[in-house]
Amino acid sequence: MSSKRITIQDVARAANVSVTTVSRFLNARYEAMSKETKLRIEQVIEELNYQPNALAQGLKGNRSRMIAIVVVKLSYPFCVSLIRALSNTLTPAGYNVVVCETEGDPKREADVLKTLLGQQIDAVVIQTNGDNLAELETISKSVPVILVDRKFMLSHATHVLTDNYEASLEMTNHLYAEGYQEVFYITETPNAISTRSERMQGYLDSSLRCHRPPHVAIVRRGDDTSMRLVVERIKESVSKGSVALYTANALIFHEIYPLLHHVGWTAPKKLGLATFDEPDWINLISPSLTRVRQPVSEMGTWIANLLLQQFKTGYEQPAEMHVEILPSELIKGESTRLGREDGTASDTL
Amino acid sequence: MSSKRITIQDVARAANVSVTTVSRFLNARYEAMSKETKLRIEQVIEELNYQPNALAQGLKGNRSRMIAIVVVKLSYPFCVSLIRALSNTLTPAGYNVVVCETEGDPKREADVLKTLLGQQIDAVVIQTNGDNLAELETISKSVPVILVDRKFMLSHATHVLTDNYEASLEMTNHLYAEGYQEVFYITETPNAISTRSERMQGYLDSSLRCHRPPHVAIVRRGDDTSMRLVVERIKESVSKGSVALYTANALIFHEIYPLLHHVGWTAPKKLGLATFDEPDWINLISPSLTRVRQPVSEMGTWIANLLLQQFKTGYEQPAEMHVEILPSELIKGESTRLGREDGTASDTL
DNA sequence: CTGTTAGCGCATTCAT
DNA sequence: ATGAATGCGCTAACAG
Repeated sequence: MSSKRITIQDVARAANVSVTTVSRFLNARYEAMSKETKLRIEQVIEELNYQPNALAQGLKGNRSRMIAIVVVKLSYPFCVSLIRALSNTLTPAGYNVVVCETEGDPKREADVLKTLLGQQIDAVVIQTNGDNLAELETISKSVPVILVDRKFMLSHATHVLTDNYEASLEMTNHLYAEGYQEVFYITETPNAISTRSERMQGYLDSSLRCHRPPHVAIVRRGDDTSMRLVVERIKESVSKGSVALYTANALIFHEIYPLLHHVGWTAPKKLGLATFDEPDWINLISPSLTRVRQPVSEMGTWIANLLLQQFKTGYEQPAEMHVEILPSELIKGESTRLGREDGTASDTL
Repeated sequence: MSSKRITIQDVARAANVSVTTVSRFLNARYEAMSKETKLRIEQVIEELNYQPNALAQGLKGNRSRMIAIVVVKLSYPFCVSLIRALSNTLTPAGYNVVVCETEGDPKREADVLKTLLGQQIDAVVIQTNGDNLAELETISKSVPVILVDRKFMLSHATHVLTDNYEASLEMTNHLYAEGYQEVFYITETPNAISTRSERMQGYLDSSLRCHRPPHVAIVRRGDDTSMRLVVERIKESVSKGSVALYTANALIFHEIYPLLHHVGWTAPKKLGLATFDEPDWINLISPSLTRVRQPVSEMGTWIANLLLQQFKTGYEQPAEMHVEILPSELIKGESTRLGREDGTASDTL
């Protein structure tokens, strides 16, 4: 409750010029003023430690210099990396990053979007659940909407994705090529989310091509029992050797790994281990884990640059959907180095 | 470039009332209007899908409904948890959370604060490096400033911390009590940051009281060599048995653990393992890791509630510093269960 | 119960 | 090279 904010008025007064001139200065239109006035204003601003009121600027210009990034869960490494990348290029450019979490709840997502609209955000980057496409469509009429990670049929918007299908296919191929007779794919309940379905399809197609029967195991995260069931299920195969376990994402891997450890299976001797995603705890796993590294920060940077570009040239709702696919990378670790040795030994089962 | 935003004017026109009445409606001053007008406005707003312009509201009321949370690094679990907790109570309350990263760089922090001031943010929650206290002091004159995690002598501000000293003392006591003859404390270069110095002091004081010589090892994160040196250094002690290794935070633990694993030491047989912090990958470590769990989300929630409170009653710069300490919790895992067995065996060294 | 009006701080014609 | 005046969308006196 004090020290009234200094406004452009104060600066104008102190510099003995009109607010217009100060405004010009703020917008770097130096051609339109004498060297001296420029200098004077510069000084005054420094002295008074003046900072233009972004709200007023925004109200006037119908923009807010705020960009919303809506993610499913902040605790997911994917989301954190994305936010970091966005923040790291947008903040220096003078934009603020507003973070929103939806927990995958359509209602929360709807609420968030509604609020955001009122906030006059300049762009929305969203990892959507797909239940508010109409709303997103509306938003995309006035500001850029970038769908990230998950693909949906939202025309007039930009999608930034990775090649989940190809990466998963390649991963599965690798596992078979390494000599694993059976590959178990551990996933959450298949649904319409593109990441989930594409990764699974990649696995299925690879199995088909390699003439191996697919083994899909469904688990629920946070449900220990469902994880244990999987371990039970693969027990017999493991005792026969040459089995690989491939989890659909790092979160699942994170939950099931301790159980594998607990029953004494170690990779790659007992079974091959692989996962989609590359979390930050990756190097705690030994032997080094075979995984698909998603280009998360690349995605963030790409998006940030696109936005800055669009802000510069002026945004227009795209005539059609644009899909940008950044490639994932298969990183082959020791955890799947079967080396074709006859997998018979079985001392810990 | 299209669909001009609908304003309060449009609503007023459509509902056949004045903007004032609509404004009253928006601010839930229903007592001041007839049931019918209220209903009519309600309908119109629904139909038009009207959303008040937060910028204009903010400009008027000199607030922005934005709260800045400035952290050192988004990738730190501490920061993520804090943000989540803040976001989860502030977002439903209609506040947006703006996230800023400083990377511990004083200049970046200064920049961020400067920008934020212009954004008219309603509050700043900051994990500061301590190099911009004057600026923070200034900010705290107009909006709440909450220092979190790290303690500094900033009068007129609220600090939310955990009891680093006590927790570290208790941890070290525990290690000695378990029977470890020597406890190595692994830390980054000691500095003025309270968290770092207090944790170390806790360790030192416990050692003193227990009449054990302190062993402080300095490492640099990201510097593999410095980590290896530590492993070298404790080798001899380990061969004699009953040594515990206690890392000052989870990031250090994260880096040194693979090395320990590599040389074949396993806890608690070979050496006791303990760390400050409880990261999300904790359950990947086996045996279960002894650690200090910081009340991070509690801190976030506490702060969020304080802020909401202050917004309601109207903020006044506090007359004096307020320090709120939320207790950490020592979680005793298997990794330090020495059980007083004579630590002689040495088969893997 | 309802409407008129004057700013909030800034950018922007349109003058000079 | 510089200013005066207008309005962005909203809230809050101040009338009625």
